Amino acid sequence: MLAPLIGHRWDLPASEAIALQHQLARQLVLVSSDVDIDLVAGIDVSILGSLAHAAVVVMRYSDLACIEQHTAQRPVAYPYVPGLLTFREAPVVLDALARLTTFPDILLFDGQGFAHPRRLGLASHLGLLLDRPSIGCAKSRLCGTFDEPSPERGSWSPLKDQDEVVGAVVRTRTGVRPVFVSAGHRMSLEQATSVVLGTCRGFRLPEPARHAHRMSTSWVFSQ
DNA sequence: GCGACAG
DNA sequence: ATCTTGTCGC
Repeated sequence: MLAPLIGHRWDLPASEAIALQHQLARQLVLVSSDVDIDLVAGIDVSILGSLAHAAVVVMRYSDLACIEQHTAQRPVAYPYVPGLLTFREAPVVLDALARLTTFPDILLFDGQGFAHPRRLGLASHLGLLLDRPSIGCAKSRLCGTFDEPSPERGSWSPLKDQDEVVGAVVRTRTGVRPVFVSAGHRMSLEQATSVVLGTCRGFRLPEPARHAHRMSTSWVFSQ
């Protein structure tokens, strides 16, 4: 149901991976379509030893009811290198997404989208390969500078890198550390921020991402 | 040369 | 991400 239109290997040497990111980033579409949002999928990955575990949870945007959820496992074959996280997590994430029986309107990833040194974080890279609207919602900064947003829920400040706004630092809960939102693909920063705030229910992370995270880690605990 | 650095 | 208990604060 949800598989990449175009594929490429994930075991590229760093120099080739970086060149590919530069090339793919040119194809990003950073505007949203007018289609109503019905289903939002949250995706997260946990790693135990040498085994990666991905979880995807599809929720209805209107009431955040859980529509379906899936998991996938596979050995990790790529090291963690800041800026190349996609090459470590994409294989297992694609396995989990391939199991979906519904077609989510938006993919919400735990990580950066456009707010990346080469403008192609996990959310942008996979949104592009899958040709689906996507959002990056990270718990910490990878690149860019920002002013601390006000402490109230809903406040935000621009995340700038090299004189360009690459994302938004968003306070999803009053008095709690902000999250780093950025457009993935076929998405504007404004709608990305709107969807993140619109799917938060009293916690720092949006519900789809929070549930996917709970699923992937609860598995690790049971091993 | 010295820090910074999604998960 | 993961290793890991209690503890400070609202």
